[in-house]
Amino acid sequence: MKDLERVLKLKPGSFYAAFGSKDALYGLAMDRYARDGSARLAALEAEFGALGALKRQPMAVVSGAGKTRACMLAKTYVEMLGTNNDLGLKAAERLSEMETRFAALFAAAQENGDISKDHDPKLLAQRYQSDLVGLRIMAERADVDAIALAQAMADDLDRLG
Amino acid sequence: MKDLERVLKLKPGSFYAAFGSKDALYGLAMDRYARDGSARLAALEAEFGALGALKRQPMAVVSGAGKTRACMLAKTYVEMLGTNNDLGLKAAERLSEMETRFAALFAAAQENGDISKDHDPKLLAQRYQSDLVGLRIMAERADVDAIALAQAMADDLDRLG
DNA sequence: GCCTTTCTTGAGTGATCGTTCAAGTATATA
DNA sequence: TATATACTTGAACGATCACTCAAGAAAGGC
Repeated sequence: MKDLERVLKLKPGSFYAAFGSKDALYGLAMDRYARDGSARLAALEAEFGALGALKRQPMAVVSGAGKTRACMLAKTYVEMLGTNNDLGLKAAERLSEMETRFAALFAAAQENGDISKDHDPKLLAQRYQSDLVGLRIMAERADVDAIALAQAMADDLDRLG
Repeated sequence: MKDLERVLKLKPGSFYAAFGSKDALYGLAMDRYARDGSARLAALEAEFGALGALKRQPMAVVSGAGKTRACMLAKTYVEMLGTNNDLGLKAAERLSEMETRFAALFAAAQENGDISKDHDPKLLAQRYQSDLVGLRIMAERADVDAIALAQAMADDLDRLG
């Protein structure tokens, strides 16, 4: 809160008038985070197609300008495990929504003939999201070659052909 | 702390006499957690060989009796990002040690002829750990088929042959 | 049985947390 | 300009946090 007040230049009273609570603002931040991720994915799909978007996303996430690599949704979800905080539920919902988006991309890639229809798009999506969550956590470690991991992840998608 | 006092049946004074601080005990718990994981891996290797251990570990972790699936080391590491807490450093160290163990298993599997020597064991290990961390987080979600994910992860290891 | 030493107890400490609200200042309306 | 309305301010609140320590109980030595 101290940091927020400094950065937003809002004294406590104004902050609570504007956002209601710390958790409420955190929820808004998660919403924006999910929306931005979704938009980036859509942009990648428009330019490179469904499979292209899926292949580029890991590298985009890892080599991005931002300082934090760990997924905000996954981090929040894990942090709220064992508590009754609604932010945990919200994080889980956003993760599910992202998973649905991934599944749609996999299905589109199958329609395009880029991925075999033998695979279940939903399972592919969960595996993809799982790998992405892992990648983004590992990428925070200095002794991990996140670029190589992202590359390997992208390469593996071609094996689904 | 309140929970710890109840479970350990230790009043604050005794707790601090025994452990020094909350973080010190947490550190001990991480040590034990890492040791247990290492022991389980060694047992799997003794029974099923290097590749067998790597293949069985994901399922063992996901379908285990314990209630918590998320990796304590990864969870702690992520939670301490942006702080100066030593527990974050300790978690990172333990993660690196586990990675080294994975790398040794991959190298052994290569010696056994189960995995092609084209691959770099260190990179394989980082990717494996990354997938495992992701899997264990996803496994906390009710709407994720963790068993299927673990199975897919094990199956993929055969593709390295 | 007495004294020393070790362990146990739990009320209490200071710090920090998210949050409130009465008072003050600016802005809009008439 | 006078008054009503909206926004800003920051001291202070109760709760909770990790933690301390003087006082009391138990154990051990002789």
